[in-house]
Amino acid sequence: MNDEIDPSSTTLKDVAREAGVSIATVDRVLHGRPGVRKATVARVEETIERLGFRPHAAAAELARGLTYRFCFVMPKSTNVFMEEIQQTVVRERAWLTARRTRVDIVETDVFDANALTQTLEDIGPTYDGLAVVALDHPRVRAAIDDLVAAGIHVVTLVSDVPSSKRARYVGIDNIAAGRTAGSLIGRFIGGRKGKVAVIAGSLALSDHTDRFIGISRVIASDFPDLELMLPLEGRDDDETNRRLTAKLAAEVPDLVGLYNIGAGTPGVVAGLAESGRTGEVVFVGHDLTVHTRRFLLNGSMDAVISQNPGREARSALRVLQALARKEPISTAQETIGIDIVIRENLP
Amino acid sequence: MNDEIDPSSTTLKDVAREAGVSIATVDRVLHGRPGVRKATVARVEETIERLGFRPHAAAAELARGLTYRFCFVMPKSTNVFMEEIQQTVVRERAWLTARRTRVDIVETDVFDANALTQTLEDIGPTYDGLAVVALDHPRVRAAIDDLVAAGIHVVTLVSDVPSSKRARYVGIDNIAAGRTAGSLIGRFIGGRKGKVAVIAGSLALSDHTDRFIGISRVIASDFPDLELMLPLEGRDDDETNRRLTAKLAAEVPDLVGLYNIGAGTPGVVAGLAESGRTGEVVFVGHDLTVHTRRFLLNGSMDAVISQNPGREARSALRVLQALARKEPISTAQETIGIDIVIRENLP
DNA sequence: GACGAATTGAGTTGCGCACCTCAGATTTTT
DNA sequence: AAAAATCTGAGGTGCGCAACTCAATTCGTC
Repeated sequence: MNDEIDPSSTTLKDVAREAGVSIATVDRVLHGRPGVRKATVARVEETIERLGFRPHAAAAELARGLTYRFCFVMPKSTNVFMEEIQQTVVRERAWLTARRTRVDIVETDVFDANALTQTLEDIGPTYDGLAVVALDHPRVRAAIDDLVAAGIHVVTLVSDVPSSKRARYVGIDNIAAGRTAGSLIGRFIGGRKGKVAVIAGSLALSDHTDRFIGISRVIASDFPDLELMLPLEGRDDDETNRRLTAKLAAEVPDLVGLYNIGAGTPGVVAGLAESGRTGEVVFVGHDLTVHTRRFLLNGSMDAVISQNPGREARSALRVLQALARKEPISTAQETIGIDIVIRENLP
Repeated sequence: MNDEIDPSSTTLKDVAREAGVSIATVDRVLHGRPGVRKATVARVEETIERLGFRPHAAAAELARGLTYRFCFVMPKSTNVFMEEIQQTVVRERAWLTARRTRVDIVETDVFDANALTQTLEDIGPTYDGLAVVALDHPRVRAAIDDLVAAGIHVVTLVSDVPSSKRARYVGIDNIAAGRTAGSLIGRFIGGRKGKVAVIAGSLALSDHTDRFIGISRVIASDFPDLELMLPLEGRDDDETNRRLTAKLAAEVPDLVGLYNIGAGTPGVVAGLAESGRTGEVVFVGHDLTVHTRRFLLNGSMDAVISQNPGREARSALRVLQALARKEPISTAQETIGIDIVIRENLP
């Protein structure tokens, strides 16, 4: 297509010639190997700078002949969100394979600290890097720290273990997510007085408690006319959520807002529909799925707070690769945002 | 770190041996070169499939020795949003250079069809691919189509030329963006009756007209209590916007919502503040900048509709690279979303 | 079964770099 | 001044593939 000019095609040889040294010396400088006088190092570095030389990434990789092995440790459950992450990884496999990077997916019971710890200890050392949907538990933290100490790169995914030595957390700030949901509910209610209910999966999960903390704070500070009820636990289960919601809608006449912190949104929608209060009660939930997309379109939901699973998966992969190759990580690019989705900006 | 097992390290040689043919034949099959019997092609392909062989990307690139040259054609103006795009490109340069990809940025008057056409004709043919912030004009379209016909990959950025043969549009759906803004304004107003005003930069820009179409439609269909006023044109200028807004706020007592379609949001905020109606009038604008971020935090704005400039720049780069290398493009990854930003989910 | 055409094998070269060896040059120390 | 330590040059090898040549083999056709 265009091969007359070779952009920045300065090679090692060029640098060596320009600096008046041999290729071997440039190589020594480039890799910080010993045996070069300071003055020479400076001269070579100046030449590299002046020529704008960058080692040809493809050539370097080829010569190094390294291969990478990563693993995603994920929950067994059939959760749409987690499935999307896995599918993204699977879809990226061909591309990754061509770059001599292998990615496995291991499913385990991430809610069982012992099981998760065991998994990490068993399989961790066979990889260069791990992405873990982690439970915040002392034993899990210890397992992560051990892996990091052994030189294995670990990133937490979706759910963080903040006190651990993991290189990074790829996921959203759940307190902020809760605040966002609360603020939207408050504003959509538009001055009416009444109660706001919250349905959580389980308050043993830190992301769920974080979200509850978020909505509590924002309602308390910004919406004095609203009263936040104590959270109900529905185990992310459709049927349980349906029952809880129907009961709630029937027993609390001044219910004006509803926040489903976890999964099982179809159940909540069904419960609201039973009570005939769909649309009257402002309802915000999490995660964009085929269901929530439909609920937004037909008016059963007012907004969805979402984190893009595909983006998280790719971000985790990029971070793991960058860590393994000792390349810098672009914080801006790897920060996962809290998406607000309403009917009008559905992707 | 981990070099005992080589994930998917099947090479051309392995495939040749397994299929009982020579490396040359595998190479012929792999690149669709003629001179191989159908039966042999099938056998080789089967073997490739069975072994999960993927050509080592780094080796292939090295052997091919290709280099790529791309160019971003962008407006001259000192617009924060456009600047961010440019900065992202600049930041990615080191990485790109290591992959023998050179990216230039050319500034031109993209609002002048002749100037833009001239630029495209002049510099276009020296590149493998272009990302253009395009004006939708017949001459521009013709210039783009000519480039595409000459085998140069073209993507439109931020602003599209839908009827052209450009490979892709990297940016948001502006009608949907307008709908989103309108819907948020309507919901935040919360049942009050009144007027909603719109300030545009110039209705000669298709993205601005598109956004106006969007808000018009959603107000008409979803918020019968609101009356949308005719749009004012403020040329994206702070001072003009300030004057327009102050006049508006003074003359329209039942103003309940305000939508700034383009830039110059600080001016609008100043105008609202002068009239003492900040907070009372729901105000939504575009693009997250240092200014709009501050306005969200101090309550001068209720929401910002935003497209992430860094993400757009990287997406354009990825698309151009994929096109040049004839790799598939992941539509899901390259779709730019309409971000809703409120105080609570500020990144 | 002979002929030209189609198919296949064997081999070479080079991409740019990482990593290595070893001899020779230079500097520092004794 | 000699010995030791430190630096530097020249060169080689191989990573896996693309692209090519040329000869050898097989095929289809009459």
